[in-house]
Amino acid sequence: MGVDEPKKSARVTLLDVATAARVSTATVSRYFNNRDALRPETIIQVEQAINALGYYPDLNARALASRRPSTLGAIIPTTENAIFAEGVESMQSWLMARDIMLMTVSTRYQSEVEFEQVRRLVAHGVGGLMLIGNARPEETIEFIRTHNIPFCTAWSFQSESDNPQIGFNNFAAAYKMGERIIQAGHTAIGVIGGITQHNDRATDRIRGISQCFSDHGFPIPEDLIIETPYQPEESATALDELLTRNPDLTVIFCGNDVLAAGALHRAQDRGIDVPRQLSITGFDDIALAKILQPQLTTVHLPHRFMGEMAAQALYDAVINNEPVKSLEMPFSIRDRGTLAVIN
Amino acid sequence: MGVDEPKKSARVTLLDVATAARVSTATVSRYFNNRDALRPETIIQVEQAINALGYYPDLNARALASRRPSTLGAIIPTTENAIFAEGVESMQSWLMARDIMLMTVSTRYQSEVEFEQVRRLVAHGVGGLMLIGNARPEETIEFIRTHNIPFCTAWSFQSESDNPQIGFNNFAAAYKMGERIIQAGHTAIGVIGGITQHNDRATDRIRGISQCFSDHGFPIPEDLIIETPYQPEESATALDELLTRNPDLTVIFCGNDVLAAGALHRAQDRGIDVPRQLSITGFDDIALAKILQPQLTTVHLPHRFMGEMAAQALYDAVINNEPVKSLEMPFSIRDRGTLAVIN
DNA sequence: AAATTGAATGTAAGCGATTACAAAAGTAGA
DNA sequence: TCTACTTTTGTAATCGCTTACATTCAATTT
Repeated sequence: MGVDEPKKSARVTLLDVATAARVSTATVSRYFNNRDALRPETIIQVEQAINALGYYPDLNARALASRRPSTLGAIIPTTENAIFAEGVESMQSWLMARDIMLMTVSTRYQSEVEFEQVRRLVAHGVGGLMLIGNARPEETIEFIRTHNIPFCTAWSFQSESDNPQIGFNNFAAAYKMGERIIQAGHTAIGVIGGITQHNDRATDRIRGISQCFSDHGFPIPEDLIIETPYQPEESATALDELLTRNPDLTVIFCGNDVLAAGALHRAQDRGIDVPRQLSITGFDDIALAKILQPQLTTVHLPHRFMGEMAAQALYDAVINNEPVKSLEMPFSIRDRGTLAVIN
Repeated sequence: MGVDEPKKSARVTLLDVATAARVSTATVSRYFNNRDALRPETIIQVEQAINALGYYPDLNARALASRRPSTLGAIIPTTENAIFAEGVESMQSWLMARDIMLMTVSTRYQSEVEFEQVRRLVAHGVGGLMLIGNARPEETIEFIRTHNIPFCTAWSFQSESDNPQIGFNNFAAAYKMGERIIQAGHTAIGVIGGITQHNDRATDRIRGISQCFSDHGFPIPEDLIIETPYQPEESATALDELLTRNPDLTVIFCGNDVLAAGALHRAQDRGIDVPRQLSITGFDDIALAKILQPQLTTVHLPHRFMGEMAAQALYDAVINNEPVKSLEMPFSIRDRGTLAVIN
């Protein structure tokens, strides 16, 4: 064996490239960060060395030296719900194309762990942070602000919040769905919503539908509004409960599609014809909504697009030092098969 | 204003802590990595300084200096399918507890981008890598091996592969489902599978069911096996096609639950009673399977557990320098409402 | 031809940690 | 009290990169 064989798997460094290309490390660095400053011949030399050695930069070292982060963080409630999974997936691919990596963690709806996750992500050097919704202890945002980390909240847009937000107005969307329901002739409504504690989206949706029905002269009795975890089984149980409390309900407004699916499933199990005997509406328009039979009437939201916008906002903030600008996303009602017109 | 106020938001560093605690940086570093080597009083001093300054370590700098990675990477086909989303979510939380961050990216089933993503993750310094399945160009694994990065593949376990694998035997699972179907009295079967190109799981599932039916004397005609993307609409179309080719089919084996949902939906749309007139089986047992009406008979797989095992295997490999050991996971059939017994 | 200028490159000091190795401080034993 | 260890702490090099500043060199200007 030769004496000076390269070490087993020692990383190829900038210095190795520089040596091979007979230039300084600064020059190689410029090749990546400021190519215009280099003579064409130099560029070629460096390029050859890079290819010959199979070099690729150590992005963490780069971030350390340049004080420019190479990662962003996102904290979502769960990947189980496709809306967030898809959202971060599009963030991720948008960012990837720009050479930054997204670190995603989920709280599993345990809001008390969010702060800890923020700390961790910050320790891991994320240059920006996306959180879901605006409901959280002040200290969290304070911490982020103190550390001067650009952030935005998403999937919620509340005029009363002063967070930078890339989201939609859950209240208004629910209100709008309420109008549809009323237009269709319903007045006896039951509501199955998500747990509102620490969840502004769940809260706003319930507020929206309630307000709407009040405004139209059909205030919803408190006991016809049930909060449950976002699980189909829970929703099924809630439906039973609702129907016990008032067997004459003609429509169930659900806080999201998963709840709607659970309610639909239970209704069908009980031999209730949906929508003929009972209408059910969803929220989010996840893929599931079109798989159900009948297909779900629900609120459509541009989840992927929202993810992209959030990525972009954060990117601009981190890389171009712009302030994060809020963005209100549109929503629309998808009229499908679970809301019947009655009279 | 004071003269030497701390800079606006300059990071609090080890040195700051050391200065405040009147010790050297080495000592503070030991506080984190080798606390036993410190006198109790020293520990207290350092602790106080840390709390006073709100210090937390820069994990990237640590990884750089210690040559010990603080991140792992996972590349999955898509987060849209809950099986992967849940899998990486459990990986992530398992690792988080051990101070390692998981970087997840998805290929969106464009297998040709996987290699590029591997490069990127490696550049970002991941200490280990999880990939889905074994079907990929050799150069990918070669690249990973060259760079001496521990890795494993998951969601697939093939005795013929020499990758470290944390997965299950798709062939055997499909075969087993085939036996169930035959036991139930079916012989006229149609198959809707995923695209097999670059997908060993889709391939093995189709091979499994085919082999099973051959072994039992009912070889499946080629034209009754259709490959489609994992989309409900595609599957719906495939069902139509299958029924055109042979109106007497009594059962449809689907390559996953999403395909099964699409087929079920279409069957119901056509007024076919499932399972009375047509049985349908799924694969994966995602949450959807229990929401459908009737509930799906499918192959149950421990996705979350598998994710955890993968995380653990990688962790041991990266941190404890052990080789990654393969692990074959169990599967089972969940008999629910879409497979009827006929005679 | 000397002086001026601008472009291309190099030198070396960081970025925020870890960790050999060296030095200092305790602890015992004689 | 002195020596010989054992603990505890400090010094400084290092990880792989970026970048301010210095230097070199060639093209212009005078």
